[in-house]
Amino acid sequence: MPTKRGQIANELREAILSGEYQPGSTLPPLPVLMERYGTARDTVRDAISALANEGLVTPRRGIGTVVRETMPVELAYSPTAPARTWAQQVSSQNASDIVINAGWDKADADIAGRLGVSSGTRVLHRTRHQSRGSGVAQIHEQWIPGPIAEAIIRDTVDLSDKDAVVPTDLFSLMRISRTNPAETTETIGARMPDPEEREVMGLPSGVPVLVTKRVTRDNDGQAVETSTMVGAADRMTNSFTMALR
Amino acid sequence: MPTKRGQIANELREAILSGEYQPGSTLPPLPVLMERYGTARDTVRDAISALANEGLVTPRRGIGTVVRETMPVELAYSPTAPARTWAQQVSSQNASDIVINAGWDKADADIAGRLGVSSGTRVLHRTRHQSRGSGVAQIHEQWIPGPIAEAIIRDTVDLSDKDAVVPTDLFSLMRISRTNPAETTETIGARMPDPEEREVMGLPSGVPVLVTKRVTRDNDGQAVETSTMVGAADRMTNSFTMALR
DNA sequence: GAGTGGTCTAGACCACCAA
DNA sequence: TGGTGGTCTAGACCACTCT
Repeated sequence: MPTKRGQIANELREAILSGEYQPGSTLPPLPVLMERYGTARDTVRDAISALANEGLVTPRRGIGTVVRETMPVELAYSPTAPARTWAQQVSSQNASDIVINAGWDKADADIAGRLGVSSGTRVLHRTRHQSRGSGVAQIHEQWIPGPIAEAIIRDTVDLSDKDAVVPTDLFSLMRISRTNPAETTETIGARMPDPEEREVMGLPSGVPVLVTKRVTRDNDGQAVETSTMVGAADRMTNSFTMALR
Repeated sequence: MPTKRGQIANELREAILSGEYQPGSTLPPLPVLMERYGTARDTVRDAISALANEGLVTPRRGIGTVVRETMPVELAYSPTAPARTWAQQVSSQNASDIVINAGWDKADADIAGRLGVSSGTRVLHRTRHQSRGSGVAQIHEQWIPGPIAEAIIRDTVDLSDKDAVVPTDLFSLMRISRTNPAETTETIGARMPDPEEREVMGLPSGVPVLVTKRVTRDNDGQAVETSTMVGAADRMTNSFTMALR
């Protein structure tokens, strides 16, 4: 015997998916649904809350329960051939890639493990907010081993200055300073955002984040860079193309 | 001014993340939390419900509110060099890859677009449940253009029979029947599961699914296969390694 | 001002689990 | 059997948006 909230949620979900309620339009107001199903207010709200957590609707005070737009599937990252920056990839739209923070840091256990150095080793830590359109779509944190970062700063740009103008992508800068990124491994997972991530990216409920952990190595297998990227799953996808055999 | 439920959620979240409540243990029972915060039962439940939707806890009737185990980060898919089957990849554990359904179908608009054929074209449609340990970790749906599938069936195994024993991976079978998969593109996103997916994979609330859409092409750029894979994000990650430059 | 959803209460009964 | 969380009610008041 299903619960009332479950039945209400099922009927509304089916109506949404069948197109009876169009994206951008609103569901009937709570009082109407209470009347229709003969239930208390909280029961209807629980049903709608479930739909919100599935990413189907967004309730808005004073407006109504808005049916969410279908996910705007966008290509976002595709590392074949030369590395491209965020702005280059989403070039057609008004995209931005802002350095929020840059400076020297001590590697914690996770980062040290990825870079193959000991915990507490000096690393350059950069945090960027990558946006397209209005909101932040991805938070990019990057760590570079101290010696490699110092060589880049000596030969090219001061990456430890968050306001420094970086004329091209990091891998190009590395090559100028005699570091040769040769291979990159990305591991992609997903989870629900924490409150801070929801705040920064303006995520509605029911939207997970894609978490990408990357390690880039040179020809000797030495790690030259590692990144953690947290992206809003309603605004981006990751795409990879590779040869078989 | 934060809400009561928000404050309660914040305090409990912090306590969990700081290790005050260990994974596998339970939070204080509702009556205790009601007393501690001086609130009604539903207010505490709303707070806990939020934590559940973040993937931090799983309330269990008769047991308590269990702190979830930290995500068992596992490598799951890494297409470099020869294609490997699910079972080969997760070989060390008790993994399985069961064909739930196989048969001829008409391509809908999405699939037709991916395969570069017209809507309604005859395609072979296979659905698999890929598991490791107890639960289903990934649902794999695959579509193969009619002529290619027929060639495979003629030369090797009857893929339209869901109980047929497939001795090796699909790409090897293709090569035997003069189809040459050369390049594959995977696009990865994430969303919350629908009720059916939650049912099949036994997903607790707060766990998103990784959605991978793949198109494999031959040397002429002709699509020879397309797949949609829906995987439980608390049980798997996708990993890619590729050369730079 | 009228209508929307958001929060909170106090109390009831149900379903599940362990001892 | 006693304790756990799950569902539901009826009513109250608040915060926001539109006209």
